[in-house]
Amino acid sequence: MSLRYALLALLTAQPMTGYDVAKTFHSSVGHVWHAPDSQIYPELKRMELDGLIRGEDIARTSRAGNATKRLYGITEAGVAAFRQWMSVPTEYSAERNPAHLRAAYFEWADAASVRAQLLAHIEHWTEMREQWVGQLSSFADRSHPIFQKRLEISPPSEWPRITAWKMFAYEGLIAQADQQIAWAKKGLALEASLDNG
Amino acid sequence: MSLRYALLALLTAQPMTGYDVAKTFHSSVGHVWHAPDSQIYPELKRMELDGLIRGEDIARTSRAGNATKRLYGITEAGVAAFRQWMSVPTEYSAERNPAHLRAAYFEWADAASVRAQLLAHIEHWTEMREQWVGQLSSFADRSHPIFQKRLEISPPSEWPRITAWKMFAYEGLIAQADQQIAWAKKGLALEASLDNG
DNA sequence: GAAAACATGTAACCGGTTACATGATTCT
DNA sequence: AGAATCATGTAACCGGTTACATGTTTTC
Repeated sequence: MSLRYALLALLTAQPMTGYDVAKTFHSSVGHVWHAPDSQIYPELKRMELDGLIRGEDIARTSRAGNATKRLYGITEAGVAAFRQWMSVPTEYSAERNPAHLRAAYFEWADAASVRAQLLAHIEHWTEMREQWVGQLSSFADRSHPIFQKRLEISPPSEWPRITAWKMFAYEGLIAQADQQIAWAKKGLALEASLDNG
Repeated sequence: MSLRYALLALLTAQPMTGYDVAKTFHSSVGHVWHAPDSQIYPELKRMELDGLIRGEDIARTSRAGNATKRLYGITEAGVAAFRQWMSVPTEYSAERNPAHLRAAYFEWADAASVRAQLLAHIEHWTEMREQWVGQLSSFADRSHPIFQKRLEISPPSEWPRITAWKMFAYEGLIAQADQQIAWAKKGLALEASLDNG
């Protein structure tokens, strides 16, 4: 159910068409809560039915053609629902960790597989880390369009608060990635010692 | 699809009834890959149909009564499938992180809610940490029944390998919990500074 | 004229969640 | 006799995944 609120979060910055929601989603909230386009479009429809957002058909082209696109804006009910969601405690889902599951039984894999898995783990978390670092620096240098827009529509007195939490969230994700990378490196060392020692 | 392999992992130690699988699951692999009983029983049936495990009806009671229970043992095909799975690279699912999603928008929550969320985060990961530490010490002092059984059926030359990977996996989870707790504590400090400073 | 980007989905499937259902055996 | 624990599920639902479908407008 978080997708709905991730979308609301995005739409608190500015009204957008479904296409723009999807696109900016992938380069903002999507780094924390992934969703494919095929989930975003239907969810927007449902959110409109539930009154959280309001859709308006607007012309898709400047001159000829009669195609339209739908511009979604958050409603007061949507803002209220988002605020409400922000104040209720997070539900933690039960642990389900494929990498650690495998690692616990690495004695069943040969040395090459173990190394490959650990290297893939490092690669995966390095990529994640890069994405998050990229987000973080685009907050810092104000090159992040949605974040920029968010600041523009907020009173300057709120800027430190908005910025601080955003950085806090992404720094946490980066620390998480660092920890995963460090763990996998320890695993590579362990593999080497089991192999030779 | 990992549940299937988590169950196979468990059954490499010894044959068990569905009930025992479910019970020991919750106090072993279940700490890395959670599943409710309602998922375990049907999956065992499917695994038997697929020839990964073999089920045998045995008497449930020593004397009177004619009730039976089903004892499942891993087959050669099951062992092969498990080994195969251990050698293919892990698939990483896209990031979906409810706590960090919220944190990125904490400016929408009041101070009390923020504090409550962060404290709940600390509580959650402290509980997880305790579970994992418990597992780890039960490997160390040989009080973990499944782990003990696993060593018994393995040649002593394999014991260091088996033990080392198990500890590696759980130490990684503990480090993860520590990192989450540290992050939330930084959040509490940040909240205080935004509030007063 | 073709390719890229805009724009919006549907359908089938699958794994996981939640709630409920039922009966047998053993222990006190 | 009643409680605990053994023993095994079913059914409805729901969110997410994967693959596919289709047409328009803009840009080169």
